[in-house]
Amino acid sequence: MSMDAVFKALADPMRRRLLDSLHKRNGQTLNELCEGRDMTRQAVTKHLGILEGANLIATQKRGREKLHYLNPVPIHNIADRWIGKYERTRLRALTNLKKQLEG
Amino acid sequence: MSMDAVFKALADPMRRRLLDSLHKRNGQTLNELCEGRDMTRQAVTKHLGILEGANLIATQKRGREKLHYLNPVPIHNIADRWIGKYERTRLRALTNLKKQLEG
DNA sequence: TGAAAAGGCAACCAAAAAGTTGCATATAAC
DNA sequence: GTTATATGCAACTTTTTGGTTGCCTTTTCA
Repeated sequence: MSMDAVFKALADPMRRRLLDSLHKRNGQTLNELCEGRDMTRQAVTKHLGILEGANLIATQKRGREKLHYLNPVPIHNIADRWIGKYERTRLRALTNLKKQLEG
Repeated sequence: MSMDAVFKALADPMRRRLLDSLHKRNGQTLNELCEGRDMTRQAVTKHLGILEGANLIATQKRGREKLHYLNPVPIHNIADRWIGKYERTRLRALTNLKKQLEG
């Protein structure tokens, strides 16, 4: 699974808002996810496609509706494999930074 | 501080590699950061400018050289304020996801 | 059965991003 | 002082991205 796709997907504020919306209420349809957004349905579809491509959401058809479910695994992986590296050395890096900028 | 600028800055693989390089060895000059990258110095400068704009690195001039230091705070903030939200409900979300996709 | 609702698909457009070339400036080294 | 090194700045090109319009298919419901 490509970490790059996840980072790219998270780069757009609208896509993060869509994730937030699913975080509040999971399993929303496309139309529900479009409500209140200043954007056409087709544009939202594209964003959801990118999120799905990054495996951040999974979809399921129910009749003529399409349901969207949040998949937190890629976010967890980024936190674990990438951010963790910076977290572990955070205090040391901060100390170095201050030292260099002062000295 | 804009979280959006941080997400956007992290979206590019070259910029993440630059951060990784500083994580390995902090305080590198521009020329050092250019070594081994298939890209002009000017392109690297632009990437570093974006990272600095997102407050992910801090710079300092030493004579004719420019030193670059990693600032882990924005990454920490994202982990804390944004990712944390998804981490906390991760198991529940996963359970829901499996249930829906199976049912 | 026929209209309305939910969504898919593709072409097109504009703006932003990524990268280049070319030249200028400042510092160091000889 | 002159040359080499390290970096800055700006115009330009190309690619990617975000968004729209227009039309088609499928499902529901009166």
